[in-house]
Amino acid sequence: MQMLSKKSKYALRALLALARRPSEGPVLISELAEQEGIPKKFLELILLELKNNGILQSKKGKGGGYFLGRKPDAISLGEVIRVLDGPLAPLPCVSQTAYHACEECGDEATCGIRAVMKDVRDATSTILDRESLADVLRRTERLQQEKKKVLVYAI
Amino acid sequence: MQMLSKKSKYALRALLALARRPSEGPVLISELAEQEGIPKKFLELILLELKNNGILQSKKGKGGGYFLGRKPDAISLGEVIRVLDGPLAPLPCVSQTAYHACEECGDEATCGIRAVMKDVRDATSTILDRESLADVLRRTERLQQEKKKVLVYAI
DNA sequence: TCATTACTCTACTAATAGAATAGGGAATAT
DNA sequence: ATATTCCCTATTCTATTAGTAGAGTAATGA
Repeated sequence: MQMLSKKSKYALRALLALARRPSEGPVLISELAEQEGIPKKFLELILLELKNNGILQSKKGKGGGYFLGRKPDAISLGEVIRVLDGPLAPLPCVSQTAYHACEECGDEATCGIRAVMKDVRDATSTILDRESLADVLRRTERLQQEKKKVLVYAI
Repeated sequence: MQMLSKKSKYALRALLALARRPSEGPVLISELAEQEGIPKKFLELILLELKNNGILQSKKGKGGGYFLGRKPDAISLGEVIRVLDGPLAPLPCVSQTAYHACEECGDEATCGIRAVMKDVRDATSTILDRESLADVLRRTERLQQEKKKVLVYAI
């Protein structure tokens, strides 16, 4: 089951690239596409969708481009993934953002499968809604430092 | 992202139906299919795959059918879902059962996205590998009792 | 103003995966 | 022997994913 789509992965990479920049000035789609190895036209769709959902802002014309609509610590992975891939829940009947009853389910209130899947949903969204772009950058830094340490010890 | 396929859902329903029976005698595909509202031919494929992975056993000819290969408390939801839907991990690079490196990822060891997705994978598999068919049946019972209680209070 | 830059939007296509359906083959009990 | 029941491969249909194409709109700077 479950798989993060390329769309979401591309989106996260592009957003992290933006969050990593100190400048905050608009960045070209083509620049992001090249830097992150994402098909430009595909990235265009992705950034547009992120913009239409308030995660990004844009500026047209020369000197234009995309930039984050909020601070990196106010954009969670869960929000990004929901925009591009839909709900996090493994079953529609346990989704908070896109609830839909199961057709064949006799009684939702007593369905054991549903109860377990609800646990899965809660665990997943707890993690993804808590982790922001800023958190991910911090994680990356920490991992890089740990790696450096290991190298030093290895000398 | 992520969605339990109908295949897995059908499989779980069929397995739970088998686990619920006290008899333990072989049960016909057609009986399970009708009882659970699953297309018979589709269920055939599913049960076969479960059998080929040691979750079910079967007997051919008259009086034949399918039955659990192990006790209900020794069959976890995670195992069933992995057989039918593949790995639980949201990215191949964090899968324990079907690891595969990301192509575009520069350095896996320092990838922040990967680190978060690993947390998601761990949380998901912790739940699904812990919950057995027997657990799900117990959950269902508990939920039914709670519901009954609520009804009594409501009188 | 006007050319250029760069995002905006709709539509289209190819490839893959999901959800079945079809139909004969092989084993078993009577 | 034969009816029963699982076994297995192939095929079909549909939806989704991933990516492409191209015209359109808005902003900018000279």
